[in-house]
Amino acid sequence: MTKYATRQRKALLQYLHSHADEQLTARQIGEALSGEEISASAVYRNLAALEQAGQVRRLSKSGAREIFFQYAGAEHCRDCLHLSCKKCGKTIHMDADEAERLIQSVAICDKFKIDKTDTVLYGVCGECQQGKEAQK
Amino acid sequence: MTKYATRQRKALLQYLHSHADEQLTARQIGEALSGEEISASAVYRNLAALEQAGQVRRLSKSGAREIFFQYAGAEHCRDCLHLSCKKCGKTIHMDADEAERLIQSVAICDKFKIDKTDTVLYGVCGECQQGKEAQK
DNA sequence: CTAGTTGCAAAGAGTTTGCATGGCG
DNA sequence: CGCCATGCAAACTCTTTGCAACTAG
Repeated sequence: MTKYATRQRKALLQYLHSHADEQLTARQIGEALSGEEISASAVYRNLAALEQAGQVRRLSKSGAREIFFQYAGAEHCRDCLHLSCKKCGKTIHMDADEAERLIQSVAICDKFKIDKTDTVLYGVCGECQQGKEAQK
Repeated sequence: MTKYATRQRKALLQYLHSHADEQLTARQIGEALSGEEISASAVYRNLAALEQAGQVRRLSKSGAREIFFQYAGAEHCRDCLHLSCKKCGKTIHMDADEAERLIQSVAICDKFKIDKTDTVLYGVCGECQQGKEAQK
């Protein structure tokens, strides 16, 4: 599906890559790349293609009508599971071994094979638990 | 926020309750309740209120622009984690003890406190793994 | 009665699509 | 050069909101 490395596509990929710990809306991405002159259509079309290719994951957030996107194609991201803090928004990369253990355990108990790309565990990270900070 | 038990709200709650294993769009819910005469506004307003109250969870699906809703208020649903099969769409309720073990393990390794209501693990269920069926 | 809730219709967002143009390989 | 990808703008669909009417308690 993706054959040409256009200026816009390169800029989008680079941006997603360097913001892999954030969950972004299409609009945020478009605005961030406004210097690169990329149209909304191109953003949506490329995100859709990347999602199909398993490079990007689509998420929703409590109370938000918009859909969020997050890069999931990084080398070590394919082997681990991800935690997302509801307070500060940060993404935590679970250790690969720990993820594997967790997935194995669920596979045995429930005969269920977890997909690492699609799954995100929501909750509160250590810092936010202590500080009670960053309601943002 | 929710003070009166109106006809519409009761119908909505009953419907969500009896379809807790499905992830539904607002439109699907509205159509299902068309016999009950409920307006789209009421569906959205009630879903938003229920979400805030932690009774309903909001989800997105790969490739789908719409947002999906799922009832999460059932007694035993508050103590367990949920698995969602990407092929057949079915929801599997993880055993409460197993869920607790998993959550504890993540709490220790990553200092991260998982929220049972917000989290859904995606993957493929046992039946779909064997049968390779139900692309639906 | 009184305040919460609904319906309707219009407004607002976000997302998709057709088509001509432009650019990568 | 040929085909893929982009831009633009219109079309769509989903969701929210204002306001008057309705209704549960």
